[in-house]
Amino acid sequence: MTPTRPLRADAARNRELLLAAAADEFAERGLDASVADIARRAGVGKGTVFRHFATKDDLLAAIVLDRVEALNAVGERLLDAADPGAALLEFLTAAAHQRQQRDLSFLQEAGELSPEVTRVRSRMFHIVRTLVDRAREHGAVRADVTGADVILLMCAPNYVAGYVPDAPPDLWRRYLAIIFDGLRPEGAHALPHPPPPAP
Amino acid sequence: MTPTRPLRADAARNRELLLAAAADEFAERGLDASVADIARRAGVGKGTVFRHFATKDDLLAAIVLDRVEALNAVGERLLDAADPGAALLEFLTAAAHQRQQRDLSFLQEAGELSPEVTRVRSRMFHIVRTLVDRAREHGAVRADVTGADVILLMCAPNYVAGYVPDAPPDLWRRYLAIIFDGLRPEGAHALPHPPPPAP
Amino acid sequence: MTPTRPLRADAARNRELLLAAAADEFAERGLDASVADIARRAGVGKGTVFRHFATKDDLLAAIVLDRVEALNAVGERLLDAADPGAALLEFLTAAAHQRQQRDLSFLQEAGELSPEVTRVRSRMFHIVRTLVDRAREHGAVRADVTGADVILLMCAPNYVAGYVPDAPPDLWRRYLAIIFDGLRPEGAHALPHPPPPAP
Amino acid sequence: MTPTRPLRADAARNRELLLAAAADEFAERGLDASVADIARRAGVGKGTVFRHFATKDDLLAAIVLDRVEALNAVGERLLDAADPGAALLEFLTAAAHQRQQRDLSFLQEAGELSPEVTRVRSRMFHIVRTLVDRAREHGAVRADVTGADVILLMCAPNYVAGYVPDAPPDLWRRYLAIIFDGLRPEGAHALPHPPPPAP
DNA sequence: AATGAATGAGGCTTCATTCAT
DNA sequence: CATGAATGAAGCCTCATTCAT
Repeated sequence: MTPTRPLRADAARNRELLLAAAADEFAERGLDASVADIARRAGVGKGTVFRHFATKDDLLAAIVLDRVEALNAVGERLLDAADPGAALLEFLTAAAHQRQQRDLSFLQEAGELSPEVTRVRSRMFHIVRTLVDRAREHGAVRADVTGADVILLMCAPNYVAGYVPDAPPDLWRRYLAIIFDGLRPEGAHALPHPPPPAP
Repeated sequence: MTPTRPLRADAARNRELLLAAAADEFAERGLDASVADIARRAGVGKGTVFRHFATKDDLLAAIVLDRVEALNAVGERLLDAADPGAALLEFLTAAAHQRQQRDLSFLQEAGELSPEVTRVRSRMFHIVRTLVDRAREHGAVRADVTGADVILLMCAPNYVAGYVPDAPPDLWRRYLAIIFDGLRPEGAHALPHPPPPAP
Repeated sequence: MTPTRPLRADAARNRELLLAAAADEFAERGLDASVADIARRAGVGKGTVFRHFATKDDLLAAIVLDRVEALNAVGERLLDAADPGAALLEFLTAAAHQRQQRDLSFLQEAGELSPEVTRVRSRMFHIVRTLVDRAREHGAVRADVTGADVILLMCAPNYVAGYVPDAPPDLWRRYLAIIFDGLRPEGAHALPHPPPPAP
Repeated sequence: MTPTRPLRADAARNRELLLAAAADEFAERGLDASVADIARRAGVGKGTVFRHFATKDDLLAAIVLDRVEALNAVGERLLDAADPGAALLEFLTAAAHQRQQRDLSFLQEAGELSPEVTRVRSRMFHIVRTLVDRAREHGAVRADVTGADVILLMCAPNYVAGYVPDAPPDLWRRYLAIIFDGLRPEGAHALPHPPPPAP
């Protein structure tokens, strides 16, 4: 957006170190990991964190932005896949694969983060809706399920697996499979509540 | 349980006010809602919180204990229901009905809380396993799903619904229905990951 | 002073219980023993403490008053003893025998406590001065030592013994003996500093 | 000792300011002077205290360490003095000169503070015992007095002088002289209680 | 008169953020 | 630019004191 001149090489490197360290720290300690710990993990001074990200929330926003953009890249590629059902499952798998569990608050705290995040998030929502619509048309997803439903359910596999103390890293695949089976037309029972509006 | 004499009328009332206020506050703000806010919401002084619950963690433990015990009462009643599939669904409905959104970490952080919590939680796990086993025997639940799976999935409907900004209070029913459909034998696809050990 | 009607029998009993419990608690825990602990030790409710003593400081003052009055009774009896040197030593022994160590702040925080305490304390100072004067006249105490000196040195034996972790209860006698030897005329060296004014 | 790089100039200055302010505050208010007051007295923010000393106790330990080490330096120098009696008196004078009145609990609460404090304190005890032994051999100190006795009596002059409201700063010299006279062989009376064990 | 529940000021400590070096 | 020292708001908890029961 702002035409920022490219960062000096070492500064760019520090930025990446910080994003990685912060992502790890948030994943391990939850959203209130301390900036000091993040700085230490990145091997830089505390002040450097604030040179790159004016605020702890900005740092979080940057992480979320990265993640959502990466996910969108996957999604774009799947938009015109031959098998829409498989495409949706692949997208959800990719999403869960960025297993950032609890700190993946990129759905919830909407609007709190940066405008950029809001933008890419909207894009992601649009992608999911499209993938779901196509899958539904192909009979791969039950008729009464909407894109909004899938957006909401998207994080559940990680959330669920997060409760297991020393979970194997791929446990979420099990719960994604169960939930995805719940989205299929076979054996579907009528849903007792109307869907929420599109986010 | 402990032979404490019954609380004075006003003290008992404050205790309930506090439990309710704390549950609300935890639900809204997450686990690090401040004791001051809880006290304010309950309309009592900060010190009163500590008279009733020596520690913030004790307060959390008391909430969890209440909830789990209430849930266990429901579960006990359902253990020998005529229709085991319906019984399991009813139990999960009751569990979600205590709409303790995402922060109700009564499954996680096991052992951190009081021994009583550990006890009632174990009891709850046992109940769920029994309900699942009976439902599976009746063909109401797919063969490859375990009690541990259901225990983990139990909170997902609330978690998922919690992401909707001003969600209708019963939205969770929709996601419970979808997830429960995923647990049924009809249209089940093989699961890509083995189940976790029983908690 | 105030013509307080005599306390009811049980109230009087509680008052004594409280004074004893408080003295013990102060002796063990220092000046910031908690009122709650004192009440518990006395076997009464916390409110009862404040019915008898409007303030924690008032409670302390009452203890000090008791102690100083008891000490004064001893002192009065010794004022015209046949052997003034022995009389002074006996007084100091009695004083140290009320070994309340650190909490015996009846010298220091003067004026903070009640007017009654100030009064009996003055009386005590007068007694000590008299005992010292007589002892000096008899050659039992060196010429350059004043009553004020002895008043100040009076608490030192307990203070000193208080540093020994599990001191035998009479250890202070050893240090009183050493200090008293320092007050004797034999082997006295000139003092490098003038005495302080009488308190 | 620990190979910490030297502090930045301003940080080092603040550290000294804090040590001085804390020593003063502890001396005036006793051991529970508040960290906030210490910070205010040092002219720094509350947080700065904790940057330098992780804990209030660490701050206390640092003060004690400084004092005891300084004292040990004096003591070492006196260990082989020509006149052992004068050497002991000089050591006690130096000790009292660090007029850290009654609250300087550097003798008491042993082991609570850091291992370093324990170490230098042990060293100090050893020094005192050596000085006393040599003085006793030279006939400068009575036969029945031990090093442990002197260690205990060491703080008494300050303690005693501390009771005088606006004491002249050197008043402790008077009481050190009196107590030291009590340690001399001339005019010594038999002690009524055995000495405590060496600390 | 006794009890113990309620209160809120104040204590220690953490941490995001600012700023001098 | 990077560093880490300084800051102060906020959090949890304790405790003297007041007050309803």
